[in-house]
Amino acid sequence: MARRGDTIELAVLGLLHEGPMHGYELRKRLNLMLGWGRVLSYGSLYPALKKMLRATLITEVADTSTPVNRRPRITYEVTAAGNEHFQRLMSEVGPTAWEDDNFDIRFAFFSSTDMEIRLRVLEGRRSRLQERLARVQGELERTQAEVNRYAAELNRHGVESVEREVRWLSDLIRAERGDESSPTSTTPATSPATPHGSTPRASND
Amino acid sequence: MARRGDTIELAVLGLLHEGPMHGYELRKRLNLMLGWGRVLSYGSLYPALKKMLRATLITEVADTSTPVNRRPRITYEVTAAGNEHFQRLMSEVGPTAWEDDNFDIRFAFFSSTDMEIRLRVLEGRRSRLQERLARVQGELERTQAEVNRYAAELNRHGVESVEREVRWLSDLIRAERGDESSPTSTTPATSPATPHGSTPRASND
DNA sequence: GTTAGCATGTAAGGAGTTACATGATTTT
DNA sequence: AAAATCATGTAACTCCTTACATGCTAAC
Repeated sequence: MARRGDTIELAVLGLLHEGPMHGYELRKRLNLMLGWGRVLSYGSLYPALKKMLRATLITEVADTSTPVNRRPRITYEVTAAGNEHFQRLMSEVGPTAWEDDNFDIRFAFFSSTDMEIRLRVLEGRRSRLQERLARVQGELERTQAEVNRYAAELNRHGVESVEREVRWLSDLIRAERGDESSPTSTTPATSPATPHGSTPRASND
Repeated sequence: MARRGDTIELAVLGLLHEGPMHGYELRKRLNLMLGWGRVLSYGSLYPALKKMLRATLITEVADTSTPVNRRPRITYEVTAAGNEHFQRLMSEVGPTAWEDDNFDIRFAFFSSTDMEIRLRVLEGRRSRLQERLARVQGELERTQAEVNRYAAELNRHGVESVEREVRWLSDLIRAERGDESSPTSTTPATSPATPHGSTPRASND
């Protein structure tokens, strides 16, 4: 049930969870957040907002702080139904749930869910990556011999990158398990839950 | 002029450059080659082949080796015009040229172009990544302070990954420059042009 | 015998981009 | 004065995926 287009919805809901915002700002924050993938266009953001309004996941709120004479901005706020929907999307386990964009968005909003869901997402992503790793490496042994060196090098680099991400996820999972002190708080604690910083050098070389 | 959809075209042309193939096999090879991104569906491959036939970039060839009683397979071969188009796409410098998928495909078919183009592609990709790195890191200093730790961690990981790719590209560029012995040959030479294998530990930490 | 893989296609629909349309304000 | 940024939207179009349609063969 987690369709591809739910990613924008999740992102908007996640951002509004941190406070009301208008469209233009949502787009900026989102593009900064995704940064490495595609940039979101107005052509998809505004219609998405309209759709979410109709579904009463968000509401327009009176714009208190429009600087004098400015074009009146439309500020959005998340509703109770919206928050419910957000939590549902965060914990969804559908087939598209572990794709790059979808995972990144979820991860970025981890502060707005609880540990149970965080762990489920991290572990889901990890096992998905491991599956792919196994499948690709298996097929490499059968076909790669006849393939040119550049394709082989690309594969090698790809495998290495994914292995790195798996290690990263493992560290996060370990941290999440070892650290009970993170109830849904927005302000970060004194000691962050992320123990890495430099590579754990997981004797994989 | 390098539209998004040219990626399939480039990939098909590149594969057929290594010898004639039928649709089903093209899809398999491609999905193995991309592996980490989306998988290509028949719904986009076959129409693309039809389109390329009309544009005479490829031709159907008599299927010599259909195992007895098998459904007759339609085998495609690249034409002279197709090869020209392939080289043009490989050396293209348009705005979509440095995106993940597009770069991966180009890289995988490096054996089918000459060093000049290989260097252009590698350097183009690298400077694109460096631009993004600079932009993101600049914006981080301004905004990241107020952002939650998970978003921050995601960013840290993203930056680290991109930095790794930049180092990888730098190694490849160096290898490409230092090694003149790679004329368009399909069979790999005794000593491959890729000098890495383990990380160069580029004192960036 | 039934599932999985080989093999080629089409039609409908979803999701998002590009380009267009508009206009104020701030910076250079 | 021009260019960039703020700010919101719509319409057309592209590209791709999903699901359907068909049928044969090899493996379990």
